[in-house]
Amino acid sequence: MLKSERQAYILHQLNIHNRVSSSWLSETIKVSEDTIRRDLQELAETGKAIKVHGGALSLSFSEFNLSSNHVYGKNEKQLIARKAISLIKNNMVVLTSGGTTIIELARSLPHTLKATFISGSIPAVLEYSNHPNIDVIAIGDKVSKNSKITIGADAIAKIKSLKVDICFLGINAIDVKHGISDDDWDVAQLKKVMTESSQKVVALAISEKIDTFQPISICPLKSIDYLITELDPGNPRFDPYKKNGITLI
Amino acid sequence: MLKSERQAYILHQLNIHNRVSSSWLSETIKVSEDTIRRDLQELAETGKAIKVHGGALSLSFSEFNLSSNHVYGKNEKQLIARKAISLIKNNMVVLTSGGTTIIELARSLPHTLKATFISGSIPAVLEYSNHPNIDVIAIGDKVSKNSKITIGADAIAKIKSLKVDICFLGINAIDVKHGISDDDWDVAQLKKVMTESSQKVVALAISEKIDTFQPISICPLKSIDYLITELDPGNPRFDPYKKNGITLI
DNA sequence: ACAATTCCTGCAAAAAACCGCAAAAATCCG
DNA sequence: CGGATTTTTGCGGTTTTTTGCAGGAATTGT
Repeated sequence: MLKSERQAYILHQLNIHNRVSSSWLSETIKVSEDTIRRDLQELAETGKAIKVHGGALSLSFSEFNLSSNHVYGKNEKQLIARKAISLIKNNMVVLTSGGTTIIELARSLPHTLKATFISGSIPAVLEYSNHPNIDVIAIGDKVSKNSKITIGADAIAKIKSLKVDICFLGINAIDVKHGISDDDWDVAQLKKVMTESSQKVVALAISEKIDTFQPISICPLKSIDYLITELDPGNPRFDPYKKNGITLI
Repeated sequence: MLKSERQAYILHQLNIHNRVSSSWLSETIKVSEDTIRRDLQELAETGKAIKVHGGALSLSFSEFNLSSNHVYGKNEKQLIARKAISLIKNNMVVLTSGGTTIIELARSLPHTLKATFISGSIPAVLEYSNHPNIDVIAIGDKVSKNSKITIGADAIAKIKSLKVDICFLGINAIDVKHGISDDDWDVAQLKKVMTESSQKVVALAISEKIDTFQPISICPLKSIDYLITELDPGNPRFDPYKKNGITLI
């Protein structure tokens, strides 16, 4: 097998699997590991692969790693925030959960928007209160260290007593079978009552969380009206969700 | 599984869940916990994650620290905060108002202190929640734009239902004739019920506010147990206050 | 205060990388 | 074609990296 042929094969495997190990390549192509190693070195020098201890990674793999953005997926979240804001009209009463996506939403609100925001997320409330035309209601209770939102019976009772126009949930997992799910019991309880206290429910998620699920169920798909990700709403991945009556944005 | 691949996976999980535990990762990836620990250590050293006992946290969650831009009279307020902290013992339940002096108090709390803090001040609650051993209760209601504290009937009712060990008030004006006074009606109402719901009341003020008064009265001198300023407690300015039974610190 | 986790340190085995060298293969050139 | 040169490849020995494990210290939760 020719050298260039071999390297082309390695690149091909990289594109398929996003990763290769030297030992596996050596076995498969039946050349010594030293040869593979030299190949990988060349591919790395010409910028066609990323060499790591034990093998190599595809270039697309490092895009996430080297993103100097301190907040993971910040651009994606800002895009999601902009889409979400298009749903908010003047004089609406809005209920929101916590999470970094919601914080991004809070920061991106136009200064002209006049609305009432209700939340138990301390950082979100702080952001909302920086907007001059927005009335902010904080939901009180014990503050969870992990999520910085208020959790407990008081918070749940308060949310139950509401019936707001629209509710934005930053979610951790959603799939067709289980609906929205989470891994924190307290947070899940809160989100559950939030969906019940809103006319419209909007789920915000970066695309990585689509088609994943977690142990604690929050609500089925049919409780959700809108799903917002950073992807194009026409993406075929969303077809099963659309069939369940969800509007993609 | 390659080492760098594994670390990328950890980061991925971290960015989805905002936190991961070493034991869970060890089970999921099927490597020893020591390996996970070393991975987390490397990720922490390169600033891609925050290592904590038992696992790691996403960077985005540490972004909630407020920029401590220049606060007027910061050194004085730090001194006041240190004096105030000497009054807090383990397992106490503490009620605090808002204001920059209280924020300074919140930042200066020792990490070993174990106590419950209750407040309607959003920035203060956020600071409290960064302390691992402190339980935080947020008081909910409408958030005042000026002071970033919750005001209204709900907040007042909630405070009235309490009887805490000690209450710290950041105050705007105090003199012998009028006691503590303020210029914001809502804030004054809150502080008034706070004094009534506490066994001990501590007033925090930089010395400029001593012997001044404002339109809305909060409580007379006799409702106050301690007065803390940046000055020496033996200062003769304080003699009239001491005569009213207040302990200077 | 006590039991259970988790962390750290040193160590040893396995895996991978590196280095130099030499044989084999390909290329070049008169 | 023949010989010199370059490239490629594999191999042995050494160094570095990675990983798991055992113990004792530190931390956490109850």
